[in-house]
Amino acid sequence: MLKSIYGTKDILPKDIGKWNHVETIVKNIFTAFNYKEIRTPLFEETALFSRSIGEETDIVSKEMYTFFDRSETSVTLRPEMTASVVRAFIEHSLATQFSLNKLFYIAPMFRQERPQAGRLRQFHQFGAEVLGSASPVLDAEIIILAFTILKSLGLKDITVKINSLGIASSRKTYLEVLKKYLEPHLNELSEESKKRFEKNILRIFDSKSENDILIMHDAPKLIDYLDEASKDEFETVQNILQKEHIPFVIDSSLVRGLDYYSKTTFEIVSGKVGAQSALCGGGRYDGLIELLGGAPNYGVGFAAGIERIILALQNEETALPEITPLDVYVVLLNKDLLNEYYLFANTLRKKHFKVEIDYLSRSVKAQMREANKLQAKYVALFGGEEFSENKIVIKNMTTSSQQVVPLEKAGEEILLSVGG
RNA sequence: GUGAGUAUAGCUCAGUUGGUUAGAGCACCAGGUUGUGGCCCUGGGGGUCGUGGGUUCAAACCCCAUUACUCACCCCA
Repeated sequence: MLKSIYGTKDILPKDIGKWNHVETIVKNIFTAFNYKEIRTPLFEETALFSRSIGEETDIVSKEMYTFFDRSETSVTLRPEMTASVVRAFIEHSLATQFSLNKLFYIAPMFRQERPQAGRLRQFHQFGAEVLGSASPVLDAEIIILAFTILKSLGLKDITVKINSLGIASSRKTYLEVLKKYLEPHLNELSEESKKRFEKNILRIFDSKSENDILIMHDAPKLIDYLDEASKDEFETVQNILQKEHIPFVIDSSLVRGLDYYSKTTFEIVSGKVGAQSALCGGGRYDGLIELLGGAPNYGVGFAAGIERIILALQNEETALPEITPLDVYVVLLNKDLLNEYYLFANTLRKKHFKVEIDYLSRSVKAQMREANKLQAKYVALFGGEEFSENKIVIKNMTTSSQQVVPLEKAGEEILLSVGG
């Protein structure tokens, strides 16, 4: 049997209601904040991602779907959206049309990781990128947006974690300090962390080894080494979040795995999705536009994983829409009138009722059962003896009462009864 | 890439020390009289027990291999 590719999943009709629900809320909230939707190609030149995300990162070094197309160009299925949005921003000179661009997207991403709960190889993110301003107000707005969306979806068990990485030069100073602190402990660290000491020392903060955590507990904190500007801006962000009643914790160990982040970073985690608890993450990336060949400019954004959010909602037992009920199910009583039956149902559809009919030539009883299963509010029984007088039976499925009405008035009658 | 676990109908699972035509619930289909649902009742379709070897008179059950999936590490949304 042919199956979907490992780590990919079909979203079946029974689940599509959840997705539409999420997407509707996402769009509504972004629209309220005047963010404009952007769509970019699923794949890009490989260099775009390796340059922006960072050659040494896990994403680039071992998780990308990279291949050569027929013209020997190295292309990659996008593992995240920021690089693509920034590329489009530069390519189309969006900065010259609006000095500030507030953009959002809802789109599939691809990373060849080992699948597990809340982690797929093709997964979906919604997110935002704000290009053109250094204002910490926007750092706060990004967090507010993400939090508001998750709350509006009904999530309760979520925590906002924030941190500031400062600018490159202050971070460099700090890294030296951290290195000095860790050197004497090097032998006590876990094997993983020893590797990180060389490769990406900040990641040692993420270690789950108890002993590592103990050692890192007393380590110097990045926050204490921030440059003045970053410190002030971080204060502003916190201040706004407090005034907006967004609960947050400062997590000095919050280090993002993509190279382009600077200053504010944040993450929102759920206690309900297993090991992959980060529903959403983001931060500021002021150097990225220049790095990708644009005029120096500012950027801040976030991305959220839709599969994880739906998982969290399910595990929190938040009610999600399943099936939307039918307005009218039309039952055919006389199989000789199939054409008239079909055309009649379409007249109702043209009046914007949600209508279903029987295509399988089933018994009246079976049709009624189907109507019930589809949660039809009304059943129209077409083609019985009333048909000779151009009439039809309309049955209200909740009250079980029914009446005979002229065919051409069926729509009005239903509308009347619905109370519309 | 590493580790652990699981593989029996569309779905959730039973299947007892290996022993005749492999089961249940849900779902699906038909019917319970002539033109009517939700409950209930009756009947039905559907599985080469992941795949390939092996042991045995006999294997869903034991052994080996293989594949797929799940969870976790890692990393991240």
